[in-house]
Amino acid sequence: MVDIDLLLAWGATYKKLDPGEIIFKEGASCQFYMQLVSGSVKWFNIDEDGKEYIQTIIEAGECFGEIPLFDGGTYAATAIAESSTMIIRLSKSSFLQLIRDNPDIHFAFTKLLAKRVRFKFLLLKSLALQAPEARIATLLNYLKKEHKNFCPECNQLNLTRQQIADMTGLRVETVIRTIRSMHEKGVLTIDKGKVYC
Amino acid sequence: MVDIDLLLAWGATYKKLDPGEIIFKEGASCQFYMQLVSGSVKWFNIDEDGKEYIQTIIEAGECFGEIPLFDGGTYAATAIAESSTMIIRLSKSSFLQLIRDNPDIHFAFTKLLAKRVRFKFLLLKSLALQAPEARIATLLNYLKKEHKNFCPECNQLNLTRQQIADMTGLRVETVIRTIRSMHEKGVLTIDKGKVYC
DNA sequence: TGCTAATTATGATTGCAGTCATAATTATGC
DNA sequence: GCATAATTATGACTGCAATCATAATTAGCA
Repeated sequence: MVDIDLLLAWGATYKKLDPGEIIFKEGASCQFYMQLVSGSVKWFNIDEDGKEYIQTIIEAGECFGEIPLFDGGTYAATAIAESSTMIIRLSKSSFLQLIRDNPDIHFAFTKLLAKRVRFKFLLLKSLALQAPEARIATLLNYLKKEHKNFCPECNQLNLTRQQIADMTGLRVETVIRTIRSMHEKGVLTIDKGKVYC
Repeated sequence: MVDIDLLLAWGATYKKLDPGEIIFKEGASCQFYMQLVSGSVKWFNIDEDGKEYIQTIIEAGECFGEIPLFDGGTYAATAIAESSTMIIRLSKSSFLQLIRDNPDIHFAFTKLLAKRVRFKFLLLKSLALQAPEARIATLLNYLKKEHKNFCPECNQLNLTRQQIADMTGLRVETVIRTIRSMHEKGVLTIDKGKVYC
């Protein structure tokens, strides 16, 4: 999102995280702008009985946890390092000054938020109206189009069935069965369990 | 959202719409910034077999259809006048210049988008994880907190069971039965079919 | 006020994803 | 290469919301 040298010039610092380490929790107050340098981060909600809904899986170069920076609320979801990851973070006040001083960067964030809303519109429509196969197809088509969670060379999907389930509100078994049936129909390919499309 | 006199000074014009009139369609290109002056607007998606998902019902003073102004895409959902309504609209290019010239207004839109994303996070989590009663409760609590679709004096909900169904991905009958049972439990009140909470 | 349309209500039935249990395959670390 | 863990796979069964049908109530309007 933002050039790393610029962030460093404004006083941003690196932070290394081990797999499974919690970065922030839903409901906590927000102190930093955060951007992923390497690794991957799961941004999700969890309910009383442990069921997860994954809002998105962040890849290198993306920012996350930005909602409270702009609306002043608390974090809308929890973030956890999925693998060994490196993030860069800048204090909230410096970040807000940075975008005040740089209208183009401010506009880039407005655009980012607009794209997030658009994705949520798409997913909500899909969760509310569509049957399992169409829900999965909607998600995978979007991710593919955005080059997210897909190997750019081989078109391999970098998500487990469980993660797809947690992003579509379905159960693992349903996702497994549905993807199998999509493979049999020829809309995607399974090779050694991995999905290609 | 934006002061009407300011919009007029920038060349905005009023437009009157009859009930049922379509304002823009999902997938169409965006030419205007739009703000509701009076009446109400349903912002929704519709699928092949006519099933609707209502993203939100816009009330006087709110803007709508703003996503493509910022990310350059097409409309993410269709907007239709629910009653006799008046909107004010400003050409996209004038709007973008207006926010460039007024960083505070730009920031207000960034905040609006952040709040929209936050609401979508909440609803997606709810649709994916929760059973009908909790889904309805999540929606109603949010609307109440935001003073949306509620009568401010009498706490009457200004939505039909069908509209709640179309915002939660449930069927009317399920919403009717669930709200009845919530009334019997005492979490809300029904009087002559109207919901109070 | 009465008439029609819209909304709310309720019962009976069905289908499909969830649940639970267990096995097979693939990945990972030593 | 082998042992263990993680992920994918598959079958049997259940429950709950969707569906369909129809009735009752409330709202809107001449």
